Amino acid sequence: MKFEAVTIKDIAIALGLSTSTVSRALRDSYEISPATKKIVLEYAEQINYRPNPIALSLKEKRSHSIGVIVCEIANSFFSQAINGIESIAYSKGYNVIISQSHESYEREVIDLNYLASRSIDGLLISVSAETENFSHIQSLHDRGFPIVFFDRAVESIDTHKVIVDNNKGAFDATEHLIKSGYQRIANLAGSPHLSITKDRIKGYRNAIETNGLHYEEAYTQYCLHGGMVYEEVEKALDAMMALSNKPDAIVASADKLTTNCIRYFKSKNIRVPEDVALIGFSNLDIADLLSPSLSVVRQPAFAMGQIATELLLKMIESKRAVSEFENRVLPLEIMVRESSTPLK
Amino acid sequence: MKFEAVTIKDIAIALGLSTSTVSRALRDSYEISPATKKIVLEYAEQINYRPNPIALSLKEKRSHSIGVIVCEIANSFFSQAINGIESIAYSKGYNVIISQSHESYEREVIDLNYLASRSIDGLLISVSAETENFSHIQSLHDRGFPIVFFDRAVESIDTHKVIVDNNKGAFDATEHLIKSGYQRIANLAGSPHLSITKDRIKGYRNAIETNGLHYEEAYTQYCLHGGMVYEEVEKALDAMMALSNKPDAIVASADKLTTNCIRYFKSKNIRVPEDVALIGFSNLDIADLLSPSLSVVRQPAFAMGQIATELLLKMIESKRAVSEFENRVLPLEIMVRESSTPLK
DNA sequence: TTTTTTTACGCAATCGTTCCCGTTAATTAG
DNA sequence: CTAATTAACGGGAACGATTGCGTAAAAAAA
Repeated sequence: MKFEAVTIKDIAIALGLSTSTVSRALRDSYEISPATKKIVLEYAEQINYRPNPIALSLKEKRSHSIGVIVCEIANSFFSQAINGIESIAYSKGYNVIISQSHESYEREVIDLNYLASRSIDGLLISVSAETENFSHIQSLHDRGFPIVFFDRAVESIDTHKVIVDNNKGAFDATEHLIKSGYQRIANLAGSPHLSITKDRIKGYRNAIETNGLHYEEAYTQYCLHGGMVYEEVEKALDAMMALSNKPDAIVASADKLTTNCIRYFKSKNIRVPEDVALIGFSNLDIADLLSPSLSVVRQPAFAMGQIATELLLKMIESKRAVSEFENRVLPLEIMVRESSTPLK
Repeated sequence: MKFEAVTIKDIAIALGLSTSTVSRALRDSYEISPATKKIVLEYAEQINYRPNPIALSLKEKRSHSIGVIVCEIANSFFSQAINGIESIAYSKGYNVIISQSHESYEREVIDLNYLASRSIDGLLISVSAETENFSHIQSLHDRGFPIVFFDRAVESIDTHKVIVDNNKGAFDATEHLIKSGYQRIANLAGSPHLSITKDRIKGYRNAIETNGLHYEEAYTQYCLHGGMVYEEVEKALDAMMALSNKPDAIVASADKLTTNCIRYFKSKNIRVPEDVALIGFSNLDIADLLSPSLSVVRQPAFAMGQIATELLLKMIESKRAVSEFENRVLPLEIMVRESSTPLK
């Protein structure tokens, strides 16, 4: 079934004008007399004329839409970030096309190629946890395609990046646990391929050592799919809990890691914070409704989306190739609640 | 900055052929000799040629993308539904463009006009809670634009609809509370403009009366923005709780209503289920992690998204106008947990 | 060998818009 | 009153791809 819309040609024929005149009248060109403009404008309004964005795109070589690749939209952080992205994009007349990688490298490559075949003007991407090889992104970037990373950036690719101070966030979270009296603090980490994972581990380790505690290798366990796969989290926590000196507190380094950690504790009847305290990176908006309420490291997701989009649009709309790239590092917020209650 | 891609013309010039020959060679037309095909295909591969989807759209009057309007993607039900939508759309070569109404009528109208101006081939919509006047959707539908409703449908517009058996869901939830010994069951309802709200109230009331309880007007309180605005939920619950015979159980009729209900109880130190039992419509994937774990009426969100998309694509790809519309009603699932523990 | 058929390609229109050039008629300048 | 200017509009190419039609050369049939 087809949806026929009215074109400039229809107006031209109806009014006995040429398409060029109609086009100019609609764009309020000085070459058209006020009288003609009035006639055209009124008729266009009457028959509800809308310019065909596809024809415009073809002519201007711009689609006025941007692509977004995230792992999951059913994830508080990303859905909030997308809200930020949309708020800026729509206000500037851009469409947003969202793709999910579901943390799969293969899907990410497919999504990227799909979007990049010239239906989008630029790309916002937070790479999949599985991704180790970034050549698909690199080659696009090399060909001058505007790309902005947010949250999960690729170190080796030089373009705008909007990230958070993961190092400090993990440091603060860990130090908070230490100051609350916990001594054996473990780190439930995400994918080892992601720079955010490395930064968070760095902050975690630094806090441990700065505060005179012993850094224990086995206290850091990775989950390749960033908590998406429960079994991975289960395995990681089993490994920690099997240690002779098992942890008395955990820093969980991602949204899904945090919730699956809670799920694990619940299934094993491990009490929080009595048996193990917990603080997690999370943007869950009901973290305060859990019992115990959840201490979190919260990312400014909405702002990240906004800033990333502003940078991307600036890059898209700049006349010449951009070579100076910004690296925005936003602060994290720690919200202390019951799950990390100080030891008596 | 501009991203120049290679066109069929580039190939034609480089190979000393005409664009038609190249086009036919790429589409494997019988009119082209195997030798020429080989040359073209290899060269195209070498310079990484991708057909320009915008040019194709202009020619075929189809953009191969569908629009989705939901109130919020940061809502478990909708993000799961979108996953279902994407899974079908991508597998059939369609793009998905998502817009959020944030439960605002005004935004919905803007989003609709934006999407409809021929950049999309069809629309999946779950109307905003605020929307009372549906003429913007109606007029689009009248002009033959393919539209499929999911979850929140508009009764007066005759097109495909994918909904759930809200009546039965509310009936079952309410009856479950009754069978668990609760007697004064209230209904925290969503927007009075939505048909799902009416159906859920119908089911609720039917369960009350079928089971020989007294139906009390004041036990049903509406929230115009479906729980998005905490103050509305607070006001509704305040009204219920101020009653002399205040409720001993609540059926919350939407995702955000349910979570904000929990937030209210927590802030007022009302214990669940001891003071008030609770069962809510919710697709929250951590409902089991709350304490008490939350009894829910769960919607098959993913499947709804899939079915709605299949119906939409069928409508888009059908040669002639569709006049027989389907009304798919999916079953709801009740998951009983601690928040509606039977009274002793 | 001549005629017919087939093969393999090119030309040009089309989709909806914009925009660079004309071109006519009216206006102004000289 | 003639020449130069300008106002107001139309013609047509372009964006990238597809496709109906025309046509040269080669192959097959007569």
